[in-house]
Amino acid sequence: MKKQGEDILKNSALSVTASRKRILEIFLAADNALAHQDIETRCADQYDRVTIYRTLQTFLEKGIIHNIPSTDNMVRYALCNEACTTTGHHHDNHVHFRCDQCGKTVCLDDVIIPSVNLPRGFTMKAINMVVNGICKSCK
Amino acid sequence: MKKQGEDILKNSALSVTASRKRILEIFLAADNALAHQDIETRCADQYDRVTIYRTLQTFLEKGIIHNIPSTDNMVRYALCNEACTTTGHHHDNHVHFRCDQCGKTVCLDDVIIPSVNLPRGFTMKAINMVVNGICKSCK
DNA sequence: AATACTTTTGCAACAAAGTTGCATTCTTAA
DNA sequence: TTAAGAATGCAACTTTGTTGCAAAAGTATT
Repeated sequence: MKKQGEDILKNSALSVTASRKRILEIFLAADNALAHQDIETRCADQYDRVTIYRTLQTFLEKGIIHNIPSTDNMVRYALCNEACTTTGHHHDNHVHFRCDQCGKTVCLDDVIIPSVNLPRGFTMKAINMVVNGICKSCK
Repeated sequence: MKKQGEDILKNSALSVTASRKRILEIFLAADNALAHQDIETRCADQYDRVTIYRTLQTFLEKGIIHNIPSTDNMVRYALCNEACTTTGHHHDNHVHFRCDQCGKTVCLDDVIIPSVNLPRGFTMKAINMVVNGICKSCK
């Protein structure tokens, strides 16, 4: 169990460092998507702000995490699931949910984004869907 | 034609000021969604940065514009269509498209966001869909 | 058209967020 | 164990966003 973070790093051909392991642990322990700030408050005493920026960037590029768009200038990140990381392809075809009450953003892994028909001439590469409302816990 | 901006302001019970008219003109002239920065580069010499922030905030609250989430920490804004502004309700039920080539974000007014079934316990208040890909002009 | 009242604006100062270069430290692979 | 390469921390900086307050502009009324 403790090695989970290390495995993820090795699978992505990344060197295993303390900060990377720590940030992965934070994600593994979280039940919701995290903004840069959330991570900083959890480990700013241990690691530099710049390191966190760079680590998140690296994880994104390697497909370890994916980012969730927002209208509040707080991009959030969440771990990709197995299928996503192992194949190298992103399977961000699930819906994200932001609770207006508790503010948490979660992946609804079982809710697949429905397909849409774009106007002639448009080509789709990726799609993102974020639903706002009240979550199960706050109801 | 020149009065279009003024009409929008009066319909929303806002006082008609030079900066508001100018920012509306910028939106009316744009064929894509604009970030704060885009507006600033177009009129920072005339109006203060703070004024632009506050004006966008006001327009949002009055439903004159709506915002479009992003993963690049650049929230973009676009004019709401008639139905949206006149009723007071937001009808942000259309899909947004971001072109990976030219970087422009546009409203696909005719593409309605399909409905999704949320897990038990979740209540939907709003929904947002952003598609990335290649737009008509860049194809 | 002038007045009084309210709203908006610009300025200044600040806080927070994000970036870059470089020297040091840590990882990895031989 | 060591050499080469990668990651980190630090410092300095740029950009972005916020707040309070005085000045200016807009609105409504007479």
